[in-house]
Amino acid sequence: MAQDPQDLNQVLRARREKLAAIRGKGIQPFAYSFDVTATSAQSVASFEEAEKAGRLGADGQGAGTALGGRIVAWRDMGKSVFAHVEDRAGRIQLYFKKDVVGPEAFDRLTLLDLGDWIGVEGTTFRTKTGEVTVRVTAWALLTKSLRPLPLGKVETDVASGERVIHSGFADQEARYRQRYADLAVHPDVREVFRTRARVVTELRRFLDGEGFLEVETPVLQPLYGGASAKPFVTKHNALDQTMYLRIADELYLKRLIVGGLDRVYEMSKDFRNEGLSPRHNPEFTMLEWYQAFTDYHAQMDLSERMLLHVLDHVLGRRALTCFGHEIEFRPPFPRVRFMDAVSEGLGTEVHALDDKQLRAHAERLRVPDLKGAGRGKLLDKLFSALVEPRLVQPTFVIDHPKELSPLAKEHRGDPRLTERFEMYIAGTEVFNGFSELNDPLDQRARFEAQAGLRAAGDEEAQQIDEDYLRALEYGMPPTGGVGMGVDRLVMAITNQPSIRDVLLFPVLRTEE
RNA sequence: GACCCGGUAGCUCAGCUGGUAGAGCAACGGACUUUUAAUCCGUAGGCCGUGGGUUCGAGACCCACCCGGGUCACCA
Repeated sequence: MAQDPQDLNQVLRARREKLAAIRGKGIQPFAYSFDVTATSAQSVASFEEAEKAGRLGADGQGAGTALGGRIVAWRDMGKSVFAHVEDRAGRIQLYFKKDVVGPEAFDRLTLLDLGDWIGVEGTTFRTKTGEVTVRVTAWALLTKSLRPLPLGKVETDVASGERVIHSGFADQEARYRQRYADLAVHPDVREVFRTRARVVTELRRFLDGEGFLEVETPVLQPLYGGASAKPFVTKHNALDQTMYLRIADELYLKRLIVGGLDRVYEMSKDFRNEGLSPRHNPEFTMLEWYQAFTDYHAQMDLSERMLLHVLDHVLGRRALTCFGHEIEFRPPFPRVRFMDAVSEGLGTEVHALDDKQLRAHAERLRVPDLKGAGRGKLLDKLFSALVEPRLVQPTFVIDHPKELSPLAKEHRGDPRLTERFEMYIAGTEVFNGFSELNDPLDQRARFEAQAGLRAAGDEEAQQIDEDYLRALEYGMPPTGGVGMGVDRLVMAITNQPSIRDVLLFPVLRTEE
């Protein structure tokens, strides 16, 4: 970053010159605090209240207010200035009049720029164009901005009343890298993250209300497991030991069920060393919960209730537009069996096909990357190609093949299947749960089958976790468990097509 | 990892079959005491992603690389 004034472009240089001029007048350009009495929205609301009650002052003045905000628009009229400042509650117009603030304070306005933080005191009134505005009696610079924000001009369309942004900050790379600037100039981006916070709060509130205990399990693990994925590898120096960043919470949470903490959940980051995409960030937020004495049927009901709880409390409605689809959440969501769905997509009964025939179908459908795929992977790929895109309305897919689900309990009615479900919204898997496998001998056999796949070159196959098997030998009660991709749920609720748009700081390659 | 598209002023973008780098906004100077993308007059602002090549001449054409976006693949 260039610090020599000679190297700065004229825009940056002009701001530093103003900074020097401000200091030259004995003004501290980076203030320590400001006593705010109201937000922009509160100031407007209390004016409108007084107006409605006929309590306005002689010349139409509302109550006094003191607020702080960032200057986002500036219209200099000579001996009066109109500006807008933005705070956490919105934006409000300021009116500086030379007669009112006094000549000295008025002339000092020339030292301000878009992006500066200021504090103002004044009284509210309504301009002849109808906008509630602060007539400023005194103002103070709170923070001088030395770098111009990429603010767009905002116009309110007279016909529709909608705000139109005329030029702005459109470079996606710059927006992700400089999220602070993106947030500063895009109120709608701030709103996405407010919504995200409300979703997270409601998820916790729901589970807490159901008697779950929130716990924290290791992120740094000597052995990773609980999902099929490649891990990040690191090293603990003092122990001289390889550690992995967790790819799932599952195996630790189920150890807690063994220990008698029989309703637990954890919401936290998982890490998977895989490619980036609009749906994948190497670190992402997962919510997992486990509830003793329940099976996957109970967990589908719970998942459904949880989703509706979040929608009711965050959006206040059970319908939304997501990626161009109108989605309605009307319980109970349809449940379709995995094998039935694939059979229907394929037009033939899948159970009747051997691996070779399955592969032939997959090749015919040009399903990519088939080499080394066993029966489970073939079925999974066929499902992804044939069924997944069609699952627009919330739908449970249930009873997955055993090969795909090494931690799920065998289906009580069909040994080829497991008691598992995935809930899809807008073609995306959001929930994944099952009746947890609690037979330590069966679990060992499944781990061994995974080890076989691993030896055959499947880098994502799971490893044998002896400590987890020891825990199961002590006895885990029948348990239903679910994992949910929090980022994806937020994507659906906020209608953001890329996971990067719901992560404040998505992973990017290092700058320069 | 593969393919497609892109990188030009602080921001958003234009730049024709190769011929001395442009606009709007922002900035700077000036006018204007109820404006709404305020307006008007004037000024300044560029390693055209990086490195090579072709050419009398490259922002443009060729090669390599860097960075990003999108699509696919893997997963959630």
